[in-house]
Amino acid sequence: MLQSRTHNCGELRIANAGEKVKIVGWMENVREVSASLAFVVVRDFYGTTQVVADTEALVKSFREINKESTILVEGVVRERSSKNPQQTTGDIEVVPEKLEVLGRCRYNELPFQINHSREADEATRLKYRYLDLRNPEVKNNIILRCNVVSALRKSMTDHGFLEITTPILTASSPEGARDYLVPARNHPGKFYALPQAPQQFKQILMTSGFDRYFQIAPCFRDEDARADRSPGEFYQLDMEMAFAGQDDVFSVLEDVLPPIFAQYGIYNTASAAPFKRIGFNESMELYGSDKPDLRIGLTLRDFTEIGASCGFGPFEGSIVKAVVVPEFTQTRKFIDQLCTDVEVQTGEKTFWFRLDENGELVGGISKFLAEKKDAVIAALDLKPGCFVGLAAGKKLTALKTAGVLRKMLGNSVEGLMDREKYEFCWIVDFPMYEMGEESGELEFCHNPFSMPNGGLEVLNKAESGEVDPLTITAFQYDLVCNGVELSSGAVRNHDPEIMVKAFELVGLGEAEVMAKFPAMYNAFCYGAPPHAGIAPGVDRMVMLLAGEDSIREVIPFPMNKNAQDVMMNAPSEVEDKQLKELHIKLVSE
RNA sequence: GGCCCAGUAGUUCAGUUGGUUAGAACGCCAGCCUGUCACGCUGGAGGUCGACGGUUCGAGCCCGUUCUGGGUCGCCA
Repeated sequence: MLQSRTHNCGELRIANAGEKVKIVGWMENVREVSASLAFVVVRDFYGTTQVVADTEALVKSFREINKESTILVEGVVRERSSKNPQQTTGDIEVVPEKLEVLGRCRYNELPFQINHSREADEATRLKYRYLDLRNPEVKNNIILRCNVVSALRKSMTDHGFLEITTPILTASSPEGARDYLVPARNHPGKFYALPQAPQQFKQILMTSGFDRYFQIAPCFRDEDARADRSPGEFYQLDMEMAFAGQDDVFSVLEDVLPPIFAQYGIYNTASAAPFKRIGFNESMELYGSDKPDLRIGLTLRDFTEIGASCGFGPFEGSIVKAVVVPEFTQTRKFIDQLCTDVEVQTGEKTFWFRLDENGELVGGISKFLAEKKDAVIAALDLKPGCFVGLAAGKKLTALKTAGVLRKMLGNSVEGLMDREKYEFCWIVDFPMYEMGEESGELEFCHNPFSMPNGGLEVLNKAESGEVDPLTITAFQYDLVCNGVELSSGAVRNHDPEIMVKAFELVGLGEAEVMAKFPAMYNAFCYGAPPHAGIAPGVDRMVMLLAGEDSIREVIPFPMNKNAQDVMMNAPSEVEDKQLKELHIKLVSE
């Protein structure tokens, strides 16, 4: 039977030469140099070690073992006669005295080559995730995730926060995302729901007197996936503070995150406290996004006045926003690709023209602007060599489209961004209400439980018509880093009176508050502390730190886009008996 | 649910204007090779071109439908 290894595959050095050792691991590769000389690479979690087979019999033994089998090699460490300085174990090799196969790999051909698994088809990678994870490049992201989570825990604990777990089986919440439901066996017709976030529990903890709470919390939302959004489940660094406001929350995260980003990220600088604060409206005007990448040195310009009257059809009656890139040298092909890419992402057309080196308006829609050349140059402050990208539509559409244009230009044109850093910012002063596009009535913009800026007074004024409710802002904030929305948070509305008033403005009242959030509302009626919190997404943070574009690269066992686990075959059908116990009858379509 | 892109050997891809027996690299198998480390050299096996239908003398290529995967919009308080 196997006795423990004496060393792992990453630790043997020249100083170990002469020692008798026992190593175990996966047989990664065999390089046969002759019938009586071969080099075998053994890999474990820690690294790789070279084993040398220098007799015909040994070469034959290794030959009979399929790659990726697990083996045990007992032997003597020897200095290599030709060293490899690129490997930490490159000075030595193990000369085997005993070889044992511990776990045979039955297949001589794998679904993909381990060290190239990242190039393989994603569906195949996910199906054989256990092989994919053998690839050090894949595995290292998971290790990074462990280290980051561990560092976050330590820092939060050091800041006086208690980690408290909250229920996974809980009640369905009527608003927000679609719930995952779990049928209750002992309560026919009733369901538990998996929490979309521990939101209500953490606020209730505040009313119970816990001063500083956090949790690496699993959250479940039955919504469609994106490259940066895992379907089904994800993790948040969920936190809440009692007797605290926006600045208190900001200063905790400004203290916790930058050192962790600088230590574990691919870039080793992160913005220092305090992070830049940008109002929601200002962010939309300047960057065309509520999650701006501040590393990109471009801001949007307004071009409505000239655009709307220049005779170019798509601009008539529209708001027009411009992105100006100085000293632009890209080709026409690049510009066409850019416009196509923006349209794919936004569904909106984009337009362009240039001011060439001779000071002439050329390309794109320039002929519509020729008559107003001087006004165009003045309005956009153009210099020869400038490229101007344009987006038009209703105000929000024009801003968002121009925002995508800005981001793509920043990412693809050399010299427009200082990429090698983490640039945080807070987006603050989100509107409390918005006009529903379908209903045409006033609705909550984000969650209804943020504290309105101005409290009861401003809500009363809105009710009496003194204040336009659309101008009321909430103590609601987002944390953004390099164009990625890491987190949403808020100062909560802990006052039942203000809460009811906030609901009354959208045509609801105490009955609805109590019906939708009974536990939290009742708890607030017994003396609640003012409190505030936030919940940065762990997966998103690790993605940024690892420099990955797909969230699946930082999740150990990710689901595919359609919320299926193709390795475990989930979701799957269940036995009739199980359904019967749960009082469920399947209806065929 | 809408839109965009992709699907050819185990893997990653190429495949010209529709025209003979569909190619390459890596991997796999066999042989050679005594210091490799992305070992090298020689040879070999391996294909329902996602599926179905259509156009055509002839389809990997053109058209239609459909399936699968990814991206995106909707959605994600």
